[in-house]
Amino acid sequence: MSRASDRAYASIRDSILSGELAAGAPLGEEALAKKVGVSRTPIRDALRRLEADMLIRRTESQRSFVAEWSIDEVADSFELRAMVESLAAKRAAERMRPETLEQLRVCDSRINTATEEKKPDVNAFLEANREFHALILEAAASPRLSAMLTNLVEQPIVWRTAHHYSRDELRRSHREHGELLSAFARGDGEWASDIMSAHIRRAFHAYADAHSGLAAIGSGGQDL
Amino acid sequence: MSRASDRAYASIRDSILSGELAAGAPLGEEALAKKVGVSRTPIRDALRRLEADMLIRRTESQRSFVAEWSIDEVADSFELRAMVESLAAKRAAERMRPETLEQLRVCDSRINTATEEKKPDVNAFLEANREFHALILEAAASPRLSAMLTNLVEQPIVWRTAHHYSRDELRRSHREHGELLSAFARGDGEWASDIMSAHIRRAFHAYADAHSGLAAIGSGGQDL
DNA sequence: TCACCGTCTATTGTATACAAATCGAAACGG
DNA sequence: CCGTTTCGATTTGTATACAATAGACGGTGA
Repeated sequence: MSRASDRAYASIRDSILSGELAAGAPLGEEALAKKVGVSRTPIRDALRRLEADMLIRRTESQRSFVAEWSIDEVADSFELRAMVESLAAKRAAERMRPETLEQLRVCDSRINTATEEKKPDVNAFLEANREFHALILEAAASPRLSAMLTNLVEQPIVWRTAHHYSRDELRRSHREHGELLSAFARGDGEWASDIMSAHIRRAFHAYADAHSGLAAIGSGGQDL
Repeated sequence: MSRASDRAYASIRDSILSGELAAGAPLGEEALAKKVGVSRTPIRDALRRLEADMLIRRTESQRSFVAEWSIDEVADSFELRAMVESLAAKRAAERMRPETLEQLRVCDSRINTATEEKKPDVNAFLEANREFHALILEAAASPRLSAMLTNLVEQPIVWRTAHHYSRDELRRSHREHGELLSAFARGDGEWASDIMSAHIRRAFHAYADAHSGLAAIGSGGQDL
């Protein structure tokens, strides 16, 4: 991460995910270069990578902007994610090793702790949740699937403002994770797949309820 | 396509897909620059894009090589493709417009002509086949789905040596396309999805049969 | 002979200068 | 008043020079 282009990539990406750079904001190479403190060359490198991540869009004349998402595109994105992540769960269930299952249980208990504190610790919840899903993806053992899912998950929609959820919603998410663990322990791929699909679809509807009427996305929900 | 980086991208990509650059071959920037006739700057741009396409891999120290695929990775790839393309078929069936259906019928008849000639015209078949699938993808109306599927389809495995198929196999493919048309005409998404999934899975098994025992991929089959 | 280490070369990373193209605004004409 | 054109400012594209770094080769010592 010490190379300039990596720093540029991380810097711009963080700015987009955090909302510092709003959806639709123009991304001039010169301006970014000055901001990050490197020349335009590594900035151009970073922009290509961010384009592949679909975090930025380019006009026909190659000008870059922070990607904007219509509600339909967000819906598509969740639909694809439900499909891809449920396949990951199926494959994971079929390949689950005891060590991984144990790691998942540890995550699960961390999630439980975060949820049941006097005031739910949302940051701890999110971190453990992220790791839970990452472990499943790793257990699915498919590089392409990993690449696809990473692109689907790492969006401003998923990252921003995950703090709007009630304790009941956190608990429901936790309960679904528990069910996933059961499916994994039994190696039942279809069961795991169905739970995961429902898990993601519920997250989408929670998002849609919270943002109904919005034409473009400025903030979003987290898959809990 | 007149910019140097676009020419570089197209040139390197063609070399990989055609097999001129074998799987695992090293891709030095300087050498590519000389070959394409541009400087290293657009070459680096092109390599980033090809990396996003998963046509090349990079070592930790950023040296580039033509991607190699184990048989397991190829199987993964087909599994993902069956999933993604069957979703595309489902969405297309639910959104199908008469004009698109008509265009699909035209493709279908071109495929029929190519198949039933004295000596099957495989190139015409492949072009019409490609357009058939592209029309479905467009009708699915999901940019992300398009991006995912393009990455899955544009691989050496799918592109190279599609000339090994018998007339019977071409006919079977054509028959499946006909069934897809029926599903589209009736707007039956589940039917379309199931046919497409079977269509892709059959292509994989044809591939696996033809290349059984191969550890890494040098040539491949085409989804017929 | 083999392992280790330093140097040397080849390759990639970055900065900068300049060329080309595009966008916007002002001037012009209808 | 609106549309069009033209020109300047801004932005991206490319080439090149140089810096940094990884990999290869050969030498040295045990």
